[in-house]
Amino acid sequence: MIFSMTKENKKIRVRFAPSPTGFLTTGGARTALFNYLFARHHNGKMILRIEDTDRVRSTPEATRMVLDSLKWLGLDWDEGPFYQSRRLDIYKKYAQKLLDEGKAFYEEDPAKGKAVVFRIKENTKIVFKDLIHGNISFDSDNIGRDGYVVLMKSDGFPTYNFACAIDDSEMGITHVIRGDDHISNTPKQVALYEALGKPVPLFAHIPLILGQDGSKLSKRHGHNYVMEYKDQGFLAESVFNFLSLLGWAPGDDTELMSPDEIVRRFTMERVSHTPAKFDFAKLTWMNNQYLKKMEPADLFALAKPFFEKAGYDLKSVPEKELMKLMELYRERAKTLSELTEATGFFFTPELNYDQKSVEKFLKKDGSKEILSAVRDGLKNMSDLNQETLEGFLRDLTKQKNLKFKDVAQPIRVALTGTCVSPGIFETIELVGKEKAITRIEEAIKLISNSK
RNA sequence: GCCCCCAUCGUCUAGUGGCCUAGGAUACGAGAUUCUCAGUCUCGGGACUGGGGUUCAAAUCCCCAUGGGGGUACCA
Repeated sequence: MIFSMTKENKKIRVRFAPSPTGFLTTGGARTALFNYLFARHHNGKMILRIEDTDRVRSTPEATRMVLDSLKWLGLDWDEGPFYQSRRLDIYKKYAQKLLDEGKAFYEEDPAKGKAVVFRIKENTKIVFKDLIHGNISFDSDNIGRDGYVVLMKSDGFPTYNFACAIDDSEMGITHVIRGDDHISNTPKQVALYEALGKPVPLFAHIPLILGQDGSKLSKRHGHNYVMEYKDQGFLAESVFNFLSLLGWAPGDDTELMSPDEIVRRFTMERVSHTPAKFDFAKLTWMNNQYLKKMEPADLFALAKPFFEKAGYDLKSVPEKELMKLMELYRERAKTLSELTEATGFFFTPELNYDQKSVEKFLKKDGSKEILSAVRDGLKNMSDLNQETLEGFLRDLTKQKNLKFKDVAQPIRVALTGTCVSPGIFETIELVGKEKAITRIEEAIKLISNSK
């Protein structure tokens, strides 16, 4: 069995090898995640290798962004990052070796220059072991271009397949975990290992993540980059959790798991064979699950940058009120952005009225009288607590022979500018006596002016 | 075209020959709670791509077809 073999002997070594040509994508992150989970579960090592052999498309900025994304997700590595662009000597050495042994030769292209190409043995089967798919075999006649593959490009840089095979071998990689789209590259690499007399690693080709429409996830699907999740106010933990469930399941019905628990339960044999579509709605749900379990102080720490970006004045607000605010909103918000948006009324001096709510609740007959009564009532209250507030508002409702809703909604709009907020008593308490009275007066003015 | 991979509710998945009149989650619909929203709770509709085998028995094994995806570069 595959696993009895890996358990007892040498330490497991895996690698994540992104090419720095842009942001880290969802698919890339998931590949990194599975490498990470596999390494940590087996107490192995994770190596980070930057495959920057495309001189035109690779950039240092992209490298930095990829590293930032990995760190944000909590995917740390043990060795590296190694850069292929700094390992040219190694590739050259092996290319020369193959040249010397007659397994490779130069090919001159009038337009491009001189490249080193490798000839694949004809008429053989190349079989490799894949932890997810079992044995996969290719007929050597179907590999490469007319039976050969380019090793060194005419610009002196190695091709992906060559650099990849050399590095995986040099770095002692035991398990190559990567996307399904690399299956057809694998026989080329295996042929290289064999020509070089190197041991062939085990492979695990994980199914791709597809967009909602079933095609390969790309820019046009939106929300495809890890940093976008961060910017939209998703928590690293929920993205970690959600991504791990794309193509893997623990076997029982558990879905909400901490990174530690996922590491503990992750095994390659439970990775699915089927490509998964990215379900944004479920990520959103999951994010709320994490949000509502957070301690107010922790939540605030994460929300702070969002608040600052929105221009909220945080210094003038007492700690205690901020915590109360977090407590009231954590289960209502699906993302930190939503949290920011929903709490704006609390920080902004000038209320931003939602016109529909104003029309529906403030400009309604009787609203003015209700608000006046509430204002007066608040003025007479020395201590603003929920019990007295409730008693007062319930009495008022009865007096005016109304439904509670008719009282609560105008107040809500007056205080928050919208018809959506936490419970009305809590909202009044949160806003505070002085500010509540001011805002109610402003609302009354607004009603009067419009008539 | 050729090569390779894959195939269970809209979506993520459980299921490794009998526990399946197929389970969970999400999304959706209905109801309950209620001052709005969110949440929570209850209920509901919703899937084994098709056809052949193998077997006493198939979502599960085999074959074919179909469908989807990936690859077919001096990109990675």
